Amino acid sequence: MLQTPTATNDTPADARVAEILAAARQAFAEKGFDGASMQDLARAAGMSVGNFYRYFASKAAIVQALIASDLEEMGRDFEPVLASDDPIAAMRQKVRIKLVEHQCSDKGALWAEITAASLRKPDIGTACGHMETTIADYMMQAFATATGISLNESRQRFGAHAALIMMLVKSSAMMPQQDATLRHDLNTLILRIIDQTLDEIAANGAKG
Amino acid sequence: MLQTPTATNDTPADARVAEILAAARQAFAEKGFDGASMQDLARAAGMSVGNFYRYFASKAAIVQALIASDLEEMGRDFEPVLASDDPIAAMRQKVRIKLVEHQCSDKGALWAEITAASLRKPDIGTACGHMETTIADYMMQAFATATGISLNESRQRFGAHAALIMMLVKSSAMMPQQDATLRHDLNTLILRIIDQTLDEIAANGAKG
DNA sequence: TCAATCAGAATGAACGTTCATTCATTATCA
DNA sequence: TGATAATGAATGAACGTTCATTCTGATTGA
Repeated sequence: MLQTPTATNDTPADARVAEILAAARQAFAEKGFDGASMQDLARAAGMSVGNFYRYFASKAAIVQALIASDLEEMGRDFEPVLASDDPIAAMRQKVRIKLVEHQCSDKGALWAEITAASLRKPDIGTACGHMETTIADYMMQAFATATGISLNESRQRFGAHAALIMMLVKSSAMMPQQDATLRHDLNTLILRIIDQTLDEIAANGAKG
Repeated sequence: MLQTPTATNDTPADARVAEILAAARQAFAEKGFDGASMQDLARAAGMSVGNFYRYFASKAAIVQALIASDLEEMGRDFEPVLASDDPIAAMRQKVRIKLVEHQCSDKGALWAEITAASLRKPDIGTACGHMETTIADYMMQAFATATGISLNESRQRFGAHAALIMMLVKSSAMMPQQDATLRHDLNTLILRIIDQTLDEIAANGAKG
């Protein structure tokens, strides 16, 4: 009965936690980590302040849980990519989906908040660092299996490529919604760069 | 005796304001807009809280002044680029300089803070929007003179290119300082993309 | 030359509010 | 009944902002 730990598990308590996290995510996106009070978070979750503390010991704990939940979601996203016959092709498609997905959600605002906080709060910086290395490792596993090189070699040769792709997806999500045609043109440019980067990996993998 | 308005003018009061802004910039970078109290800002500027309010009417006013000061700095940066014989070549070099400059400063932390705040505070969002369109316009002026097309045509055809370059420079500055070789490889990739983007503009300008 | 005058630079205590957190209490339900 | 879930008032600290007051150095008038 072992189960992979996910944000939304099957016990009622875990479902409640997931609900609270979703509400907190929106509240933080609207008001920021410091701007959203515990009253705000409790109200968003539809409960009293005191009860809120039964689920999260502090404000910082919610932020950490939020980051952990994002990391888990990423893991779930990469699962089919890594299992695919052509992991790089799968990544191309996944990136396309995520790019338009993030555009219409408040995830960009939250990531911007997390990015800013990670540069000044050591705890959050550590959590983000762990998240980024984990995601980068997913990508480099995909690159390794796609090109036939070892994971270590993939890490050494394509670490920057992975970081670049992450940077582009993140930055794209953090863009404010603006003029539609400009936004479309920019998306096209970003996708072209990501495709080129993946092309380079696919081409460079065998002969390196 | 007309003079261009700059952050640091020659009157003593303006110099004082510039000092305060520099101190506030550091304090905000360390603690965030909400995290840094007026006490913190006043202490950083070496004065009492009450006196601080003689220079800035509110916390929000300092943030606005900080953004305006960044915009002015950008204007000063672009002045030689736009006056150059080869504006695109000048931009290549300026980007290289800025990329390493931002890497060793706390400007990335502040930009991350501003980016996050711009997505939830309308005032800051407006100011940032104005800043981005102004900078984009500088770039598209450079593209217009470099390719011989009109400014309007430059805006229509290269708006996304300008946005992409801004995005890359900003994202690079907002990266945490990490493993040196990874950082170097990533910088190389980013520069290659920017160069390619500028190549495309230079090549595409004449025939379009 | 020296006191009187004065503008504005600077101070830090005080104000009302909001914050994160705690806790005594009540409801729920098995 | 007993354990768990939930409440919201209470607490003390910290917040942004205001303001009565002090300090400082230049200007004045004799």
